[in-house]
Amino acid sequence: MKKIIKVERNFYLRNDVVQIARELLGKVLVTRIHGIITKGIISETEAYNGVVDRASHAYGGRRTKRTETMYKQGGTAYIYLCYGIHHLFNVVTNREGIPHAVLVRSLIPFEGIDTMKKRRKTNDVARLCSGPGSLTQAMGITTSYDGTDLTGNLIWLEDHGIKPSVAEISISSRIGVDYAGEDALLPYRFIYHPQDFLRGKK
DNA sequence: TATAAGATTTACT
DNA sequence: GTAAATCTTATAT
Repeated sequence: MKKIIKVERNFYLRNDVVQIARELLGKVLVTRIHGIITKGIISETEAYNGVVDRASHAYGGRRTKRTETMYKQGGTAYIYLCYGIHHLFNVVTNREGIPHAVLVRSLIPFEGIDTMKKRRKTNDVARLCSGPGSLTQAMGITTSYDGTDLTGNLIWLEDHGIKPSVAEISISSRIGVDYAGEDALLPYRFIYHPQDFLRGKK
């Protein structure tokens, strides 16, 4: 029986956002929305490297009402609306004043799957959390949770002792950031393909 | 005030 | 594979 440990502040406060993005794979994202718990294993992340990253909202130190959350201390949720429809969930990292963040792009549904199905209005488990906009819907995350403390009791991360092996991780460039020029080519995207999960799907 | 673009999803051809 | 949906945010008048 593996021990479940809540991810604590020190994990988020470190200064290498790309390293943190890699380490988030296999961690379990938990939400308690209106008292209902849902959990998902993080299977895809992207790092956004603050002021020097053209793909980041905070590029060049840009500071607006929307990006303000990214300047908070590590362990804060940065949630914003994309394309007017989709709520995207990010984990803020580093110290207060440094706008680093990791976008969570997909999850493997883990607990509260019936709730996810209702929220997503589908029974297709493979698609419940298959993109950054759909996973927030499945988890009940909306922009009203922007700025939520990830060491609190609404949204948090757990370490279930899942340690992806090198063979289970793919690295590539980020998605949907063509406007970022050369920065769009950076290897900041991490994908976790669990071997036993794939076998289970035959 | 007005306009353009977006860290996407879904349905349709 | 292509395109529409859809609306907030940021930037330019």
